[in-house]
Amino acid sequence: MKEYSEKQVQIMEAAEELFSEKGFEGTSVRDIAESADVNLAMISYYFGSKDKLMEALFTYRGENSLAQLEGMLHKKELSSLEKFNQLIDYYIERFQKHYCFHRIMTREQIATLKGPVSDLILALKRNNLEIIRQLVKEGQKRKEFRRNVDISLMMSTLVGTVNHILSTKHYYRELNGLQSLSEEQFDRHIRKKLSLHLKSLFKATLTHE
Amino acid sequence: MKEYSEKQVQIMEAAEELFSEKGFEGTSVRDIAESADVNLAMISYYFGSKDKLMEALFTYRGENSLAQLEGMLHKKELSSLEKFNQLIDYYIERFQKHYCFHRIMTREQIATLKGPVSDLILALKRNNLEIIRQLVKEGQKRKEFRRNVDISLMMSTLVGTVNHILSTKHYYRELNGLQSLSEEQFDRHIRKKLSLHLKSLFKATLTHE
DNA sequence: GGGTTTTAATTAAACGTTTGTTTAACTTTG
DNA sequence: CAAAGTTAAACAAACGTTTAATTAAAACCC
Repeated sequence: MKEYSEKQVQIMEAAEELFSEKGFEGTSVRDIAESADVNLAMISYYFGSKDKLMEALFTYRGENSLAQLEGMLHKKELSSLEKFNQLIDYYIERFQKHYCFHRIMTREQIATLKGPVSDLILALKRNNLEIIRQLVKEGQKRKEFRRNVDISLMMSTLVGTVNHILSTKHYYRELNGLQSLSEEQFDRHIRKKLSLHLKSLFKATLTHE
Repeated sequence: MKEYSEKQVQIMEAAEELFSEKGFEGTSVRDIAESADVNLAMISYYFGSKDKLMEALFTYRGENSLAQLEGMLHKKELSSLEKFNQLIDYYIERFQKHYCFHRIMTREQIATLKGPVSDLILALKRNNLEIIRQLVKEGQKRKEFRRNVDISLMMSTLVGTVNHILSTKHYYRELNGLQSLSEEQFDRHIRKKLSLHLKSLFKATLTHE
């Protein structure tokens, strides 16, 4: 677990917000320096380069997400469907909590595999896939879930729906006439709606009819 | 319907490929000129600016997608579920056919609403939503579909899954050990898998159990 | 613990490239 | 010969990064 100084975090979080809105290439190091209220040269001083700053951001945010998830899924008293429902809420909440970072990840995934950031994303995906795989297998062993389930596609629907709707939520808002809601109200609204939607969606496809 | 000369199309399609891989900001007009095999100044000459080239690309690709779709959905002899299945295949095939452009759209949606490109995307989304809305309503009137269906979320799952899996297909390929397949084989494979997956997903949620 | 030295942090300025766009001269086309 | 197309060169601005000088903090020694 790498440690970052207060100032480093300050820079990373300023960069995070700018990257999420204008993209990595669309953000200049001068933008970041100004937004983080540090001297331009500090970014090279602390991180070496703009690319390495991006990498640092990914290791900074990429940590500690797994332990939490795995702990959640090992509570024996829950049914597999209940666990899956928890997984859904976990994804939604995590995206909303680290909204900027997940927008960056969503955008960055589109370029083809290459560079350290892609490697980190791939590793995260592998872990997520394995966790879902185990959960589905458990549900199948308990006869809660049906047998013919494509886990990779299932995960794509979960992640794809959450990513799409949350990273482009301004469109959803516009299309559904929800401009009058405050940002917090809207986030609560969409979290609730999305949660229910995905739970009923996966209940219908995972369990026996 | 705006017309573009051969040379203009040549430039737009070169730009399309580069934008899709490296992003709009990550691509220089010199990259585009070289890739399109034209002189640098021709881009300003024909389009005015890099931004306007992007806009032109969106109007160029944004056209004529709707007529086709609407014609498809007005064939009375098909059941609503069959129409929905056609809609699914239509989305998948259209994404694959204009792979580069849809990757650009997927990436560009992440920045918040602003500028002419956002307006075009919003208009496209509005149209798509309306078409699905009518289709679902028809299915409900025919008692094929259940009544409590959130169309906006439904569309998010359809579009979100297709966008996610196709715009990041290199990850899917890696995660599922399909590197040995050729690009064409892999595209066929994923089209088939994705089609079946979405059809069973939506059948389970749209129709009565 | 006060004085000294070494290390770390911070700064403004400058570096050489690359950026998007324009110019002005030239060639092709109708 | 006028209009459209094409070119290499030039433009200023912005880019990521480095430099060298200065200040702040930490470590050291007697």
